[in-house]
Amino acid sequence: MHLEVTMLDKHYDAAGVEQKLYESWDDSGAFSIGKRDNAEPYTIVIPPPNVTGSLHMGHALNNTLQDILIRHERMRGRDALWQPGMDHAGIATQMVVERQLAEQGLDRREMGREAFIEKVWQWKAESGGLIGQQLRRLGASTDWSRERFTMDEGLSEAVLKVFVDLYEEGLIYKDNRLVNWDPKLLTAISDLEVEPQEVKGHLWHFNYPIEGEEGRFITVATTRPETMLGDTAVAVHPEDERYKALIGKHAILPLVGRRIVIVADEYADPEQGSGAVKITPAHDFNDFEVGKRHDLEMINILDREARINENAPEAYRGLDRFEARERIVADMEALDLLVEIEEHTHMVPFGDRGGVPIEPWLTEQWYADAATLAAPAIKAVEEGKTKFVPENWNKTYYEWMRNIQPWCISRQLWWGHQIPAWYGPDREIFVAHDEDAARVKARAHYGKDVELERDPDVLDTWFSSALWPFSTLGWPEETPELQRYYPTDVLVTGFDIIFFWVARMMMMGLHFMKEVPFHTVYIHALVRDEKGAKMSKSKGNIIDPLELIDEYGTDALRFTLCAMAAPGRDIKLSKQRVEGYRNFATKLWNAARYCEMNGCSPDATFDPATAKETVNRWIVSEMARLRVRLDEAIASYRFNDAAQALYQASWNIFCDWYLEFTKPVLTGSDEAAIKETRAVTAWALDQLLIMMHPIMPYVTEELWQQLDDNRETQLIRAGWPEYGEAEIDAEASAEMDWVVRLISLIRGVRSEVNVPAGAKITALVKDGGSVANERMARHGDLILRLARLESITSSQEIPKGSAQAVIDGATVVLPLEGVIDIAAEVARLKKVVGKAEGEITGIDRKLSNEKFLANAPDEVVEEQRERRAAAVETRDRLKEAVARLEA
RNA sequence: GGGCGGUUAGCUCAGCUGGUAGAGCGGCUGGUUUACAUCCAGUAGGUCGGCGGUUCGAACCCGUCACCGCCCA
Repeated sequence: MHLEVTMLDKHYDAAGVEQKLYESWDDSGAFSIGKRDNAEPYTIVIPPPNVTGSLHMGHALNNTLQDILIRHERMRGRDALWQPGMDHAGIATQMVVERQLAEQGLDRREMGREAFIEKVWQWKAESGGLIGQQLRRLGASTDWSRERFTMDEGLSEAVLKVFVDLYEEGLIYKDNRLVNWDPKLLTAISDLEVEPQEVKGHLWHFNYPIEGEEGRFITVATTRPETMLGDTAVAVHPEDERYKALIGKHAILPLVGRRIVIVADEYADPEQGSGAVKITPAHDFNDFEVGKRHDLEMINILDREARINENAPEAYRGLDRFEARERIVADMEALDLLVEIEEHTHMVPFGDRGGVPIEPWLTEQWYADAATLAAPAIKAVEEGKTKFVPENWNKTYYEWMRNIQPWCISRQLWWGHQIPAWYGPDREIFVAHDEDAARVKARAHYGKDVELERDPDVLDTWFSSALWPFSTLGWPEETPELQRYYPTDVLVTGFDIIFFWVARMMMMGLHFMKEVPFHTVYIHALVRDEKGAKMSKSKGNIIDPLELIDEYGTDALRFTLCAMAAPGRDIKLSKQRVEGYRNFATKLWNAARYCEMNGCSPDATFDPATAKETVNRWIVSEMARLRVRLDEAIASYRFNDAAQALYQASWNIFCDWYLEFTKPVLTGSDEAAIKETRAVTAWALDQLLIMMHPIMPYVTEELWQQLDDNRETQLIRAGWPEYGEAEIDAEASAEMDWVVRLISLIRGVRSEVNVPAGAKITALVKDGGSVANERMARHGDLILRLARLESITSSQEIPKGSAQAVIDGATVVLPLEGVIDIAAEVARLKKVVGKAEGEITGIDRKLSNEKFLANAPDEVVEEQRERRAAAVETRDRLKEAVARLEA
């Protein structure tokens, strides 16, 4: 039997460890809630991805940030719940399944509603929820045991209760008005699901004959000739002199022959076209309003597929809206009523799912009284009960909420929550939890049992996701989880769904829970491609996060997203950046490998406060500084600052300086110092792993476990450090800072005077005083090593022809007679003198300004004085150095 | 038309309450320093979009103009 010593490999193998680690976390229950009874809860609900979805860069960013927050709070000892789940995504899912059926030659209408819905469930079981697996690859530490789906039993129960309650409160009602109708998907959609797109079209100018006045016309312009079949008026501006005489007269609608009135309405813009505008109240939102003002007839001329219907002259019936357009233009031209065709670019509303132009269409739909629900939601933000980060997003929120329109919540689809409304024979509505309850109500109404028919429509998908923060916790049951985890702490999302989702969660949360659903809404940026274009399938510029994960590892992607998540700006993602952070993971890996090779093993009992060596007290201080900076950054959602703090502390401090500083110690002979340094090195590395873990969970966990087989816990469960200002040793910091500057100074001079990198030279320090001399003595060996010196000694004598530099009033001398070019060295030094003098001049300008002395805070003035003194000292030393060379 | 954001090094971006303009990448020079070439050392490069104002002091605050982007109508 022998001890097997396994050393770390040379490179970190992300692909080889990620899955294993994820499973070990999940299997061991690290993501689960309720492990710490006394702990304060911390809750985030995931923005539920569509069940049809696959992970795109926006998800990657969104979920990385949530995971960072959750892991951070979990390590800080909170009972962290990250509630996962998916959205049934009504239209999107129905489309996917319908497309699949079409490939098999099947049609949902033929198979019937029940069979179709069964198919959808079957599809979900087989191929839905791919994104759940992808979130796992991202490292998302959600509590999967609590996964919910907006269509599952509990959430459907919540939807039923909300609908029934709101109906009974009069906040849900049926109404007959214009809706955005998608003639492809054959359903109403909400205002938010309409995407206006710029289209190059035409503006057709038509003459409408004036009734009883042969040869007199009024000219109207339209982008949609086909709608003229439904015209019931022409509007002109009341102040428009051209038309004043025509107001109240009638025009004869060509092709139809209808007598239509000419009305005065401010909607007509005298500057636009002819100033007269045709009014089609049943097919245009503005015209609808005009129609209501003037009590105009509303003639619906389109069927649900946007074909001309029986309300139009027979010649056009059955024509598609675009065919009808051509026919009408041709017919008007034949009648010599087409005046002009203008090229015209205008906005056309498209359905965001169906992709075809939507039609304003008159139908009966279910509406929620959004204005009433919005009032408390507006107030909650005004009162600061919910805060947007960055703050300016509350303007966007207010703007929309204060102008909110009734929310059309019914959809003519099959996949979704069917509306719990039943109709009696006379269309009397009975809204109830289920058919039995509806029957009871109907019996009470009619005095007998009648045939009831259920409303076939389903609810807008966002209706159920509006309940997400409490429905996922068990509502309407009064569960312990609901008690404990609601309200949630923070919602992390993109600005594109503030209206769709955030606003509606606020409304529903306040209405049903009487408390805001979250205290903070963190709005992150949009991820764009490296040229700044929005990623889209049609542009083909999608960067697949999974491909980046395959190539560089999950941690590299996560760190990149975190580092680029500065508030308020979009992220232009480039592979190069991810590669850079992959290198960072490798760097960390190799630092650990070095520690392992040098016997720096973690020792849980080691107390860093016992460190005596200056260099060790310094790195302890640096870790304390990092902890403070990092926690501040995360607490204020400055993820980029968090990433930067970690990157600098790990690479530019721990690796570049601390590990280099301690090499002479570890290879030296001072056993006590070696022992302490090993312990501190291992401790500092552990701190970095702990603090890095929320952002880079995999490489840190892997190292944590490999560095010590006997850890009591996985890193994911490790405690977060608490040290801070008290652990910062200012003296040690000043001393090591001086050493860093000295070494950098010597390296710079060597390079500038072309001393070969490998050449060992000597250095002298003049006028260093006791401080510099002591520091030199204490750190001589590492200065020699890092500055590549033969020796460094204190000396008042300076050999001729030496290179010189100044640090804190001491002159550093590199005797290089014959090696350096005296003239060049003089020039170099004079340049540095010039810089110092420039600084002095600048400071003098301030210090000689009485107003500055009078107004600036004392510490600012004092700081300027100190800086001046330092600059003067440096300049004087440098001048002496120049004089010596020129002597 | 209304609203929001942006313009800082060659590129991508930091810069939180006004008080010495920073990073990464790229460039250039040099490195077989026993963790790492996915590395190390050094170095160049900026009138912080223009103009005006407030202030002792402005990349930062105010006004205005220009250009770019997004949202709403």
